[in-house]
Amino acid sequence: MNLVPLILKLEQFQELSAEDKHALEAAAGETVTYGPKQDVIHQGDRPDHVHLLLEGWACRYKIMRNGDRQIMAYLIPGDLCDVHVTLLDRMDHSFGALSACRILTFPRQSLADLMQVNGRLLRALWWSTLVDEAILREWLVNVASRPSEKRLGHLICEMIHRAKAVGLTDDHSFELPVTQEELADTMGMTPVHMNRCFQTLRGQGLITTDGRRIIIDDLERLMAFSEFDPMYLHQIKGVGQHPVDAKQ
Amino acid sequence: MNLVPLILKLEQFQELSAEDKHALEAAAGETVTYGPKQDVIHQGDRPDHVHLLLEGWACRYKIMRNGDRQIMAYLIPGDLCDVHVTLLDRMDHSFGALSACRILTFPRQSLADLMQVNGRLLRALWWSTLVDEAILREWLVNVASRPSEKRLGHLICEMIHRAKAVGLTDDHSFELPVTQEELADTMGMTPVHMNRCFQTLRGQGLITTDGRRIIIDDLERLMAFSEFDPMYLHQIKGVGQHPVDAKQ
DNA sequence: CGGCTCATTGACCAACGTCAATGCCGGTGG
DNA sequence: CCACCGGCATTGACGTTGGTCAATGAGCCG
Repeated sequence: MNLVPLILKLEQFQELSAEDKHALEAAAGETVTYGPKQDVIHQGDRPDHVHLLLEGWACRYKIMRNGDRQIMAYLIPGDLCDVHVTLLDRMDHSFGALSACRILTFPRQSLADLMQVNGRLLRALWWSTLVDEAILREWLVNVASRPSEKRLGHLICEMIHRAKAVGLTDDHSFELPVTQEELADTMGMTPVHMNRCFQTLRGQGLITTDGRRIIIDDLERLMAFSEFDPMYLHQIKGVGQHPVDAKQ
Repeated sequence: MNLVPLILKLEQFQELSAEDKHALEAAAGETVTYGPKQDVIHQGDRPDHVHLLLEGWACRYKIMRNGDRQIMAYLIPGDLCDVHVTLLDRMDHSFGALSACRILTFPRQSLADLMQVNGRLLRALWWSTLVDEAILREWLVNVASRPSEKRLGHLICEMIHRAKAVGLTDDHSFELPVTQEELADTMGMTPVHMNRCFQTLRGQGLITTDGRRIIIDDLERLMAFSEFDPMYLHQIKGVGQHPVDAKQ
């Protein structure tokens, strides 16, 4: 059981006591493994576990009437996938693994009980859902009002920032374990056009790709091109300031 | 001071004790009035009040680099506009009045203190932000993956449901105090095209308009046309089940 | 080697954006 | 009471972004 990424994340908001951390650990259940493209929970479910992503990438999505899929969030290690279910009646969307994932489950009731008695943790978890909401707002802006190439650029900027904050980047590159089709389903475009966007960013000398790895050739310029301002991520520490980097 | 709409809303989630209600009332500050199109808070602010909308409509929005405005949420009576600021460092977006508004302010610190000691209220407020987040997810789906006429239809369905829940509808119609240009800024399209969408919905016999009033000619059919499923609103009581209606 | 999944390309098409004009309506000053 | 004005809705002609369809590669694996 490895709560470190979650704790690091929550402590961006508020210092947790040793007691808090133990309580979290005590509330945790089993660790489960999911293969790529495997679903974890479905729209309409009332799951009795809350899921914490330990390793790999996952996403929230909805399936539309016509079979289209709309991806609404990417989840990376340290992200809680569905705190919702501690308070809402049932899932209004599904979520599943993008790459192979290790997921830690918390029995819903243990977490709910814990939050009844520990206001600090309750506030910390609320804070993390507020950050998720801020990201969602920016995704709406992105899809609603930026042309397709900037849309892709913006998402890449976001993900390298978030990935860096949990130590998942390697200098100027990171692994984005997502197909162009999935990216297209994320940003409301077709796979064909997604591909054209990649060509443009490559052509502008902004990124290079190597399999699923994205290499940022010029982050400054990519951020300017994509109108990216990391404020909405509410990260206390900027890119490159994370303890994981400091260790090196 | 009128906390009724907020309390009604929170009690959809959890019964509040008389004590809870008094505590909320005690935390409240002044009531302020804003004219149409007037801003309440700006991106980057760290306001020292949390705002509760009592009367009128407001919206969250961001201004883009090129001057475009993206609206990210509509707020109606009973909605808290910015609980965020009790936990996040600063506003990552602005919000302002659409129509004339009456707004009740809570000093940030009083509300924060209240939540430190009252877990039930804390959970109730968290719940309400989770519902906001669910709405935001659906807006993303709407903009990213529905053609423009369904987009408009879907928004109208959402707003009549939400308006009905706070007693703001009149049989099959409601006041939508928003220009076509503002609707366009909401759904990532141009005012011209927004107008064409209205024509289509009218032409299909789905809605009629009378100034800012929207008359739903056939809700069933409008919902089907727009692929609207109210589940994401997490309303406990469906349209028409609200106490305000029951009184009649 | 054959079969899979995913990236890439090109030709063509439709949804939606742009530009610019016109009309409607309520408000206001003379 | 009437002329004028400003904000908004509406229209039409035309341009562009991104969608569609269908084919070709490129890499991976049994």
